[in-house]
Amino acid sequence: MPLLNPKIRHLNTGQPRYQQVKTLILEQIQAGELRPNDRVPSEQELVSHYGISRMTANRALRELASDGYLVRQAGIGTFVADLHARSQVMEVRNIADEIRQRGHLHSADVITLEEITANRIVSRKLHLPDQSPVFHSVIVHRENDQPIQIEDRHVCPTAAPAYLQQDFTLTTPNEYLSEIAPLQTVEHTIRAIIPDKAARMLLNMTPDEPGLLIRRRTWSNQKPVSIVDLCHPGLRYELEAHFEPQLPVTTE
Amino acid sequence: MPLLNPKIRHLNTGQPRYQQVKTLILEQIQAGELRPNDRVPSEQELVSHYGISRMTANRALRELASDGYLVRQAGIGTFVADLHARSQVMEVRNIADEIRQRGHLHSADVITLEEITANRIVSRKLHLPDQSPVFHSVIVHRENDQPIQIEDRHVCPTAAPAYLQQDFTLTTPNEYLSEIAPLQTVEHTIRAIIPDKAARMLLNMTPDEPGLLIRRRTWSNQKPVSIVDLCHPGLRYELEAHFEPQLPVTTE
DNA sequence: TGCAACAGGTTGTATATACAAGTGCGGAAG
DNA sequence: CTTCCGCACTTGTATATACAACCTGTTGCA
Repeated sequence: MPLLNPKIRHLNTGQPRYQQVKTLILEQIQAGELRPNDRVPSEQELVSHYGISRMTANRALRELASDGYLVRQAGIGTFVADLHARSQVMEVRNIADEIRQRGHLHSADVITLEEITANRIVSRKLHLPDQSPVFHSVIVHRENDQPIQIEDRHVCPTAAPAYLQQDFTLTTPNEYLSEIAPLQTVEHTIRAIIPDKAARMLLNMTPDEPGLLIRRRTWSNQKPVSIVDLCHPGLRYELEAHFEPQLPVTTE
Repeated sequence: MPLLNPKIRHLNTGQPRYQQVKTLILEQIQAGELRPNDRVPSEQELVSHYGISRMTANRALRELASDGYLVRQAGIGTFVADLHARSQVMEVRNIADEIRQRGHLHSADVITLEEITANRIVSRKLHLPDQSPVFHSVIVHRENDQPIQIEDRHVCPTAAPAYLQQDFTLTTPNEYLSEIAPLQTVEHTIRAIIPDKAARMLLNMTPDEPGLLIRRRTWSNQKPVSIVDLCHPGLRYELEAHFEPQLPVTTE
């Protein structure tokens, strides 16, 4: 059983210890080494193995349980949760794939690709200190040369240090980021807006046409990776989400 | 400042103390006494006021932050988060519950409740022959008497034969339908629109304000049950989706 | 045999303590 | 006046300790 990795007995990266324990367990779940209903080490076992205190082990397991990865039962133990309970699927669609799937040609103009200092909103959303350097890109996506989306993205530099060196006319930021920072969690906020003049110009929109703004924030390894505003002509875009509702939930 | 309730100095219900602190703060947020960006008592203040240990106060605030209700910043303090930033599972939310959860009053006006013959679009979406009879309802939902959503729904009669006999000022169609036809699958389509004059009147919108149209189709027992258009004032509404992508994909 | 009591493991909570790190302020030094 | 240092306050983490509640298997008694 790969419950406790004998090779790792000392936690020594810069991260908090409870976080390292979380990551170790999460990696085993995502690698399939720990399967649903498998038992994970008890708090005491983690204490003995890694030389941490029980409260630290407790916090790691408790938070993983709160995130839905584990199920805990007093007097029994801690187990890998059924992943089905969290199987809601709403794909983060790659606009390039989407366009190609329609048999059309995708192209992209890189308007901006730079390092800037984050303003308050961005830094907070990315969990960075104010005024931190972040990477910023603005890209216009075209379908058969018709502009259909403005992508305004801020990226956490630690998550993608080589972001500024990419050629985003060939690979979308989405593709690049999902390669180097496997997607873990996504949050979408959607609102209707009236685009400003610059955005209208880029998208060939008329002044009376509403736009759809999708703000998407992605996480990898428990940390925010990027926040992106996707602006679409409102009458031409559709976002679809398919998911299965949770099955009867027994906990709380 | 309603930060600390002087009437409550002893935590003594059967619940864990950290949970009681969480509830006290959450109640103030939901009651509107604590508004976004308001400061929340520091850990030390909670310690002195309630006679708990700092770790207990820490846990309460930390979990509320992890749930998205609070934002914490080392060296500064703890603040009520922007409601927008709250991460939630994208569920088929019941607007009535949602409003009540904010501590506000929900009411609904039934504008239309009738049987009509389905047009081409509706009949196709519901997998019915053209010109089939379907039930049709238009309902305006109000939050504290302020209209915030128009619900325009078409329902397949076989799935809900008694639909026309319901009193939808008491129970929302969503509640009723989910009771008699357990939800199986949902499809969302979102677009920005400029509402027509009738919709603008119902929602108190200005002519230059964009609207958000959410078209939701639900299935039960492999068959479409209803299709509903939800129209919101675009600048005032946000839809949030939080989900985890599939882990190692084994199914289909 | 049947049942009660107990022991030992598990999670859940609560506390006191400690140190690190981030922030803002004021006062001292230049 | 400006700069820098230190202090006070904040959150973040880590530990040791304690007790409660829950579950299981065993032991011992009737």
